[in-house]
Amino acid sequence: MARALNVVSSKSALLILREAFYGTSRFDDFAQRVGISEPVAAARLRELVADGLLEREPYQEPGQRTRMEYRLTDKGAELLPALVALMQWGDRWLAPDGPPVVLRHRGCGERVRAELRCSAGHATDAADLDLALGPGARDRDRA
Amino acid sequence: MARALNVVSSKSALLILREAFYGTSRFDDFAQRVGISEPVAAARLRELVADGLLEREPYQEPGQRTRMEYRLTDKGAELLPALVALMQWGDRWLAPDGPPVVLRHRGCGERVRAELRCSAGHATDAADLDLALGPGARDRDRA
DNA sequence: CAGCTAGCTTAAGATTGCACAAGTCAGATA
DNA sequence: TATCTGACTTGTGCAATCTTAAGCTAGCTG
Repeated sequence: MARALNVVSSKSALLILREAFYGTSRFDDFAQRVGISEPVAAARLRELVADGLLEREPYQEPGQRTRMEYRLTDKGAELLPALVALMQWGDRWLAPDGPPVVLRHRGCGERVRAELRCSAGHATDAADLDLALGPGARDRDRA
Repeated sequence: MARALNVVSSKSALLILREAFYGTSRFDDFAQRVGISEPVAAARLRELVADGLLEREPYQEPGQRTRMEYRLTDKGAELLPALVALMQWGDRWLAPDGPPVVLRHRGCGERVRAELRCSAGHATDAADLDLALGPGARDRDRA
């Protein structure tokens, strides 16, 4: 997780990813919707592309000059559960007026939530969790 | 979500919460295991207590002097899905040796994962999501 | 009562992140 | 040819975050 945080360390990186999920793909839109200055948007987008979370591709609409488009890669798209979990927590504890954005399952129309579940399908919370060291544990973790 | 990020904005705040989930409760342990200096540990712990994610309580073991204990509140504990989702992503994309820590469901012993699911129980991914504005949306969101 | 330990605080300096203002450059439009 | 726009870069300066080093206090131990 420490490594994950090195990639998405700064607040603006996560906000940019959120916008990417919302469908934003152009430079100026990122800067404006996230509410950050252009230099910061440029720097974050460059980092996210370098880390493989976004792809930068030129595209062209008919009669328009070539533009740049930022699209989520698979690696970026798999952060969605983490972002949804964060939003959900923010909605629960920090949004007195209710959630600003609601996610629904296309087709069935029900609300979508992030949740913990074991492979057997049991919903799980903090009290039901056991921790064990995995194969990637370093020696200092074994204390 | 922006508000959520204001609370857990800094990397060290999330790392401290992770340690709290792992069971750490004492000042020096936080500083050492998170790998941050004491002044930063003090500052972050103070902020997390002020934001209501941790509780600071004196406790006493027999024959010992009074110590301070930091425990997760409900508000803090509900960040668990977000942290698990982040860990999972880090394990998947950034941990060549496999996950350093594995979560299992107490009792059934199966691996625990964070996932998106709609109220009807359907597993969901980015392609199946619809976004809608909720009651807390501000005017600028309605563009 | 001297020393040790847990849990801090203070001080000084480096690094990072950000905003604001301005400039650059390429290609479509007039 | 002159202008406009999208997508940036450069320069400046402030504020937050971090590290290192040192000190401080309450209460247990020798």
